[in-house]
Amino acid sequence: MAPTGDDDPLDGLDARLLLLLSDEPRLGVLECSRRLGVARGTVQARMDRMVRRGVLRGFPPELDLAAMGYGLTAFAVLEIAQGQRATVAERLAAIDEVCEVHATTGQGDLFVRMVARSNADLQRVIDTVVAVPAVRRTSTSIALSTPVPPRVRPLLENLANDE
Amino acid sequence: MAPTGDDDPLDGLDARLLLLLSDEPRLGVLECSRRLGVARGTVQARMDRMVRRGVLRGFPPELDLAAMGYGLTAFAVLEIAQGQRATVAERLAAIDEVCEVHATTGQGDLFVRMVARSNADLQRVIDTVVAVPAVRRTSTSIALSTPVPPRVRPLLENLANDE
DNA sequence: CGATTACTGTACAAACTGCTCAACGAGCGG
DNA sequence: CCGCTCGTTGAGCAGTTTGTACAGTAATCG
Repeated sequence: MAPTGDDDPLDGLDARLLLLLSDEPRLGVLECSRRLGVARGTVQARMDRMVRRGVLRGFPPELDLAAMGYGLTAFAVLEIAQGQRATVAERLAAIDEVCEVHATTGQGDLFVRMVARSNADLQRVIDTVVAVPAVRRTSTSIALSTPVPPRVRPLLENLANDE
Repeated sequence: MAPTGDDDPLDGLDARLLLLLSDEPRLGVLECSRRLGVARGTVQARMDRMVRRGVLRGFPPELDLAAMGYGLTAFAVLEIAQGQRATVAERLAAIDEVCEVHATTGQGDLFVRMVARSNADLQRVIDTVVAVPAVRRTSTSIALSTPVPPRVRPLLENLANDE
């Protein structure tokens, strides 16, 4: 068979494998090979390659924060004093309830996602966040629902079909 | 031993197990039991229970979108015409590059995360998003960096230590 | 054409999994 | 105070999977 071009990080088989693993993550290599109709060694080789290329980072446990008691999610846009972004980011990273921080273009310099157990708890978390030095202005909003939960599936399906 | 209270969804052992699995997701049940110093059956029971309670959803593959060619991430805040939020959310869900949508409080009604392969591609994606009917006003910003990548670890560590 | 690369099929030892069983200890209710 | 129930332990067993290796085939590239 033709050597899979290294220019293309993922081919159709890779995508189908990832889709399969997305749906049933506990599947072993052998079972995957059976379902995909390829040899076991091939599946192993593909997975190794994807790990090597950094596409496949691993199989972390997926937790439901709500079921863990952290039922509230909030977003905050922070405006930071000039040149203090890195420092602020570091401070934010030290707050347990801060689950994600992005530096963005536009007026808001930092975008923060955080969780909390209750309204009172959320208040506390927000206070902690805005109390970080060099934070100029903040705008917070609470997530009411999540029509589209984090997903990658459509992208994979594209790859699986196109190639 | 005392029956583990069902009021507390996670106890210290659960948290330590989840931490272990976060660090080395490929670990089998047997290896986990060895590292935690408990019997294999216990680990199995804990995992079953967490799955039953919905805390542990599974072990999906973690993909690096950047390594897959989708190097750009952007956020959009959409203002929606009255009563059209559900409809818009549905439309957004149909766009492959839309990886996450939240309904939020505040002026922005919907919060969207999307990815793209290049600036041109991003332009196309954004155009697609804002072209959705009933979308009044949009404000988009690009993620420049991610000081704190999505994480749950600190929360787990709290549980592991406190209990 | 020869070299390289990828996939297949096979094989074997080592390890793991799912499952069961008996036993122990700690709370709980009567 | 007793008996029950539940979580945990340690053991065992059959079946399956994993890691690894090797040989054969096929397709691309120079």
